[in-house]
Amino acid sequence: MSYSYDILLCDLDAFFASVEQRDNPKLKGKPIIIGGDPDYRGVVSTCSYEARQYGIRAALPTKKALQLCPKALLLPARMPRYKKVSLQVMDILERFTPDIERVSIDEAYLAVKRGTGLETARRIRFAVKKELNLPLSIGVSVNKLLSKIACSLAKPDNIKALWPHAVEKSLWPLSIGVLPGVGPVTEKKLNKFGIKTVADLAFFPGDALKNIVGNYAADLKEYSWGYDNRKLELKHKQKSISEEITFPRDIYDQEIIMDILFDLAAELGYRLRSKGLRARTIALKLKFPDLTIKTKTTSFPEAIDDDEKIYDTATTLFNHCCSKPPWRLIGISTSGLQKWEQLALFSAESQKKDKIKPVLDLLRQKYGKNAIFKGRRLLLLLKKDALMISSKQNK
DNA sequence: TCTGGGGTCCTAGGACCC
DNA sequence: TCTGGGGTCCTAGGACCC
Repeated sequence: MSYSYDILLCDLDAFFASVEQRDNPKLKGKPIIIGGDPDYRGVVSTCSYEARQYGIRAALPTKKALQLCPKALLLPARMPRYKKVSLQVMDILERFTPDIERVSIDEAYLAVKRGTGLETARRIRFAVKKELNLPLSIGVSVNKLLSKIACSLAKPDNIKALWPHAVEKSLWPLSIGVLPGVGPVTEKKLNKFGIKTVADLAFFPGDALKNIVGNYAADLKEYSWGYDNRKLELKHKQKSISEEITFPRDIYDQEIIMDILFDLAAELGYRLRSKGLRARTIALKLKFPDLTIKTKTTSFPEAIDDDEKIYDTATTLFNHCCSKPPWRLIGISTSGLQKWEQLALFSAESQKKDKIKPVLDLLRQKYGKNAIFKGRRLLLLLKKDALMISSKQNK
């Protein structure tokens, strides 16, 4: 097998926590948690390495995390800040290659010329440290699978290569959970057949494997031998946009649900419009106290982007669900996204509506979503204001 | 006194079309 | 009087990822 590129996985260590510690040196060396309010069902987004020594991990309920380490400092996530820093990091990465797949806010794959991976990794890490003072781990190999695993072995704040010749020594002893697509459910399923390590998987009969994990068997088999032909996805096309909220306490009142739906719809409409997108499909999501989830979906021939239509659709779906209180979470998802194009004639009615939207969107941009995200009544008030503003502007 | 939010992809059945 | 097979879209649910 010959390879044209070296593949790097760059992953910022404990990203949110590292940004906080960098921005406020008093936090350096201390256990800090970025997460939601422990009294309101919050969970840990990220925590510093100091906090990890107490067994704290991402996705752990904040309440539990604070029990594990009562002196840990809990900070709320400052997403706009992290997004900005993330862009600064990506700018640095782009100096080394245009072939970048941005996986998430703190992770990216890079393809560089075969043989230059390790040296490039050193230079990237040096630049990120010098210019942004942030810890970064980089895995270097010939494909996504191996560079990802190399990166996890490099952490924290280091570089590691994992070349194909080392698969037997370095990959095979690891738990199958390191392989992409093997989460808790699949891991447990495979464990039942005695498959615990990657080596177990490598020597398990293929047809029997297919009976356990279906069509995923072939990929898994490849991964277990260190092969991975997944390409880097250089340009990402968003498939869905969603908003959901877990209530601090379960909700019994359908009126409140309706108000929340109104806000979620407004936020989604805003996000769609600000990206120049419209959605053909709307889904309603409900979660109940036992954590079971129910979704109800509908599609339109015409893509939509306005708050009212999203809200009406969501309420209709809700009513067709025949679900009973209490509810733990409610959310709306939009998919079937299309770039917005003004092709058809607009009715007088929709033209009138479209005068309001941009003004509302400007208000939201200026004052943030809290200006609007406070429930239906406030929104309606704002809407009246917006109408007045817009009529003044027209004069 | 546990268990977020924002995503992606896959499966499977039914409708519909050729 | 019989009833294939492929393709696509829609919907519901589930696993997984960061």
